[in-house]
Amino acid sequence: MISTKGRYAIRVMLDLAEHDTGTYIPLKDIAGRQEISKKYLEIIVKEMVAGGLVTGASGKGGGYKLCRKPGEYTIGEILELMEGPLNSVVCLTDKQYNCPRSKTCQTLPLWQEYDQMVHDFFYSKKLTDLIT
Amino acid sequence: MISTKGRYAIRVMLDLAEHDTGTYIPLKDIAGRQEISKKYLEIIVKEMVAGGLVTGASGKGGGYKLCRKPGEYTIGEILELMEGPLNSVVCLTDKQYNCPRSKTCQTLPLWQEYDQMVHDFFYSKKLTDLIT
DNA sequence: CATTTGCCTACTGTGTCAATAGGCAAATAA
DNA sequence: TTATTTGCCTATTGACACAGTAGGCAAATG
Repeated sequence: MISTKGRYAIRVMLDLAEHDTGTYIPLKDIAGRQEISKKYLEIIVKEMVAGGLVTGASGKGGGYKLCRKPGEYTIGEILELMEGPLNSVVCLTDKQYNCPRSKTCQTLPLWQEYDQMVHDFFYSKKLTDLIT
Repeated sequence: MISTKGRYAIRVMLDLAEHDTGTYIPLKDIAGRQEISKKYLEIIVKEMVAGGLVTGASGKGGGYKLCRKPGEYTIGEILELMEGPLNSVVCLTDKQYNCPRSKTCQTLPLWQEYDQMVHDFFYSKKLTDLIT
């Protein structure tokens, strides 16, 4: 299940893309338009800044804006930043796990094929693809 | 993330398919081969019985066996029984949710397309496809 | 009748999700 | 300079799911 973090992050990105004026956009405005608690969005946007998706500026006239052009973001990178690795099973997420059954596991190839499909899907979608 | 319930269920099904002797197979044997706690497997197999995947028999000579031929099971139905609906977002799982934004939501089509892909993937895989 | 095997209820520790709350720091407009 | 706007920081919370563990009862067979 994709959590609110990932879903809200995409909506914030879309909001920023559609209301781009060259200046910073206050989080209050985004929260209002998207009908999401501003306080909760703060947590999410903080991670987006840390991940290099957006930049923030404090003080009057401050807010957030995209770092790149909307077409240069993939949905995959946004989701992966917010949700962690897009893997279906622990065996493939945690390299340290080193499952002793991996050599003979009959189900591992299934998860690998699935993960590959999911990865390809989300990384082939650009942010601009969602703007109608 | 697919939880252990779903993953273990598939492994139990595979184990039953590969060790089919026409008789019931004790859970102890499955737990031993799969290296999974028998106590935990009890919980999982109970749900599999309730869902019509396998049948159980008590007493000496008892155990579990498949209800149908291995080729008549899809991975999708096993996963959906154990994990619940294979949906990416709450908006699509919970009909009662009835999101007020659904009409104009820019991200909903993405989740719908994704869910369709995931559904098709898992329901096109049969249990026998995992047996090499 | 003893052993095997499934079936039932209950409990538990750990972690994540989805927020909320309150205050501090920075930057600008008046 | 000062008031206002806005982002940034730490802490806390309630609900819930995950991944089991524990103990005992019931049924069936050799």
